[in-house]
Amino acid sequence: MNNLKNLRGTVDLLPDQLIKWQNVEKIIFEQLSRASIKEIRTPILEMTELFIRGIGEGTDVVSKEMYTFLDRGERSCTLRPEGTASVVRALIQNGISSNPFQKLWYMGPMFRYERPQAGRQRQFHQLGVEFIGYESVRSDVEIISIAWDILRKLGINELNLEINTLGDPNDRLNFKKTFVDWLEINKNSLDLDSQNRINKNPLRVLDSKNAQTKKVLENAPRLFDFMSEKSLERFSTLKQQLEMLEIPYIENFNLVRGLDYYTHTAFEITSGSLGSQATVCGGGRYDNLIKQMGGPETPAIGFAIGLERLILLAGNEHAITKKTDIFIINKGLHAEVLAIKLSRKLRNYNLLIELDLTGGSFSKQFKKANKIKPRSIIVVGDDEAVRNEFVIRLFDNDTSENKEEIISFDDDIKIKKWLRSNFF
RNA sequence: GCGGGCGUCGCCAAGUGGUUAAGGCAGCGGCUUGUGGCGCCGCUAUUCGGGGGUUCGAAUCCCCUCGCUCGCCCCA
Repeated sequence: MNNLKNLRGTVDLLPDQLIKWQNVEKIIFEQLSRASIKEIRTPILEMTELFIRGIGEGTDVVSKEMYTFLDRGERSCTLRPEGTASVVRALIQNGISSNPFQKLWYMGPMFRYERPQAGRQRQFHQLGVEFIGYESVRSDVEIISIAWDILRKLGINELNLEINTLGDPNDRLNFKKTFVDWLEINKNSLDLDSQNRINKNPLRVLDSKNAQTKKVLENAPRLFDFMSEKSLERFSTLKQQLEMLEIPYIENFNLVRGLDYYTHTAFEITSGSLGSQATVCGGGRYDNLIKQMGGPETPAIGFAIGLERLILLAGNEHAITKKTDIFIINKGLHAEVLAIKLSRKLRNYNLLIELDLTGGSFSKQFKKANKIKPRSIIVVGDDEAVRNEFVIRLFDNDTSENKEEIISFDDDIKIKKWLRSNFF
């Protein structure tokens, strides 16, 4: 056994699997471009500082899941654990004030150092969408509907949309004080993790999965009760609009989300068929992040979809391979050159051509063709090639009768005619 | 970081202390140098994730270690 292996939590995506990925991506790209959302690409490697400041020091992602190392210049670098911080950095750096309204998407690998399990890897892929500069409720609704529609368009049903509001920073500050006091009083009834979070990141205690803690929390003060009039109104407008669009949602007041930058709307889309890692999409509004990172005050909202989980959910109808149209068998000096010329010519007809490159015997190549089962085959041998001709034969799997024709390489009219009657 | 399950060829596997480690799929070669699907024949693990130990003898027993996998935490 070779001891060179991929790193834990990383996977090789092999050609057969990538067919599904590519088909799914194609549908996603179409949806995005129809919504006038433009692509942005940022480096996967950034200064560590970016994520500490952007995501928040107390978060799980930053405190224990980052791939961080020193480069040769002793700079602390980190493989991006998520996309928003980088996008925001890029926008500020490239002059956001000259273009304050932007709808953007990105897709690519993200890295988090965790124990791998079903639906979780150390290198995984996300599609992210960010609406920059928009603060209206309908930008929330629009972006949620885009996430929802992508999933639906892929044929994924039985999804749950969970929503919550985190209010504005003021609401949260007021709540936090009261909540921390309450947590301190009830500290002994909480699980250990939650106890540790009291000082680090008290809001995260809210979505503890610990049964005991959950029960204790039933009597805790609610963030909702500390919301300003304005925040509450915003949330109810959001719900109202979702209802009018017939996008079903569930209110989940414990939905806090792991990253510090969220304000107001937070949402997740989950699926029951993903096992314990149920979230396929997570997002929310981050009205203060851009300013906090040194840009002008700019409201924004975004989400990210986990591609691996999406692929898990998407049906196998997306995994259908395109069939080879023509397989070109060739042997002999003249034949091999003519075969290459032919494959170049035929690819211009938007056909899927495979040229045999093994140089094996004719019967070998036929056996190979038979395995691939192309719609037809072309045979070029030296006998034909010296006359600048080739044999094209319909590859009928059912009957033993073959429709065969000898065509001259330069006879484009005849080639077109043959292709038209057999392919189009 | 903490639990449970599992590691025999590229894949699926038999073997649970005793001569050369079954079999199937895939792959390669041949029967058949210029013409396909079937069939037949042959080849493909000095070694059972790795290391150490017990034993006359280990894939099989013991110890350690690595990896995979599922779950906890948290997220995509």
